Amino acid sequence: MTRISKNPEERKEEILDAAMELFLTRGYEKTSVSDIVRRINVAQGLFYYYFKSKEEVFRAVMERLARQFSERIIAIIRDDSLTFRSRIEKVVDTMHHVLPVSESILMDEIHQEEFRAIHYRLAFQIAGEVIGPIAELLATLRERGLARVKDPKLTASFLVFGVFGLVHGEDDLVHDKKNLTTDTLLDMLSGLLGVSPEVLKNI
Amino acid sequence: MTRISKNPEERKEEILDAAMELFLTRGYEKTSVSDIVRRINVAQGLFYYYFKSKEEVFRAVMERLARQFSERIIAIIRDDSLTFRSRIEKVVDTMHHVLPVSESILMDEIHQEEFRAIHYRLAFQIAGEVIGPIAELLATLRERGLARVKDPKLTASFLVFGVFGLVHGEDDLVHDKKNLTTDTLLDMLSGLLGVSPEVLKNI
DNA sequence: ATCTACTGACTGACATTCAGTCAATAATAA
DNA sequence: TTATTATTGACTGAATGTCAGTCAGTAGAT
Repeated sequence: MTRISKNPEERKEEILDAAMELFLTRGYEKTSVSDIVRRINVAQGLFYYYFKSKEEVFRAVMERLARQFSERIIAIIRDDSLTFRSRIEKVVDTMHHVLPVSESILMDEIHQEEFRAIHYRLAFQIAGEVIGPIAELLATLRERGLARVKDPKLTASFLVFGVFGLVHGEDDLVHDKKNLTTDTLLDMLSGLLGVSPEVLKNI
Repeated sequence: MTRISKNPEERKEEILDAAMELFLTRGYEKTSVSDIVRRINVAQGLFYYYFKSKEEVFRAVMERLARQFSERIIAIIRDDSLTFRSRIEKVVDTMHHVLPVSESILMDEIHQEEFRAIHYRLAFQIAGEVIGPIAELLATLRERGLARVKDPKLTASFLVFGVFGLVHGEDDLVHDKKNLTTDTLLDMLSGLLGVSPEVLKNI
């Protein structure tokens, strides 16, 4: 075989890309290391030159995905040109797209289970990364006299996980999803943040 | 080998017990089907007489664990001899013990990852199962004029996921865990439930 | 001439299958 | 009633195929 050497960073990225693509479509278990290397025409050994194990690429893929989403969400939260209301709207919308694959693909039960675990794992990680910026936002609102929050970090954590749960929880167990409008959400949050709903909907 | 036939229900339970024990101590990947059958001295084939796959036992184990916890939590929520405050206390305490194994065991990084996914998966499932009873409790409080909640089911979902997140989120990303006292929690919930903190702490 | 990215055949472990065995129970004949 | 045979279903364990991970060696760049 003719050999093609590449800049290690590119190569590693290439492997990561292939792995991500496959994990997201077929799932972790159904993706073999040889599937990954075949897709980019390199030998099996090369995979292990760049990654210690299949688990390790998986972790890298999860981190990349989590970073992508949390960066998007953080950008929305910090965008002062947006009202509070539309930030909520956009954030919830973005959250809906975490692992959309899991819904679009026909999967046997066994895979559903695996995707679910991955999904929740990701949701938790993203949630964690988003808490800081949310806490900042709450602190700002408090300074401006627009919210009464005792402990912004705590409230932010609670809020983030609460919303993530609403968005990602199983449809049957959680509230009716159709009820999850921005208005309903704001009504509930107004209590938590100590603002009247009217005010909250207009900042 | 001398054969010992058992009542199928017992046998299945026996396999489930062994699998649970092993999954919780070594993790899913590190537990082989032959480990499971060796532990109860039966042939490998018998495993597949009772379960379609390793994934299937795993799912059964998760369901069993989730049921155990959600039953305990639901009992606390419904125990009208307890104050609201002590119900919160006991529920949070119970939640802390979901998969305590993951903390007590020395695990290489690879396993941490696996346990984390399982952990979150479980947390979400338990959370989902607990929402109904919490919603009932909120509805009762509202009827008695003790809380102002627009949509009990929605608020319950939000509350449950919020608290689960606080308890199970990664220590570094979430608020300082030491701040998570019952009082702090009640202060925050008072807003969400539309009750003054003083009242909430005494019902 | 070294180094480093790269190859691909190989190994061992593991999930899953399957053809067959054994023991108990039911059905039938004595 | 007792002896004989058929049937069922729990159980066995060797065989199969797949796959993660290894390693001894090779090509090309510097």
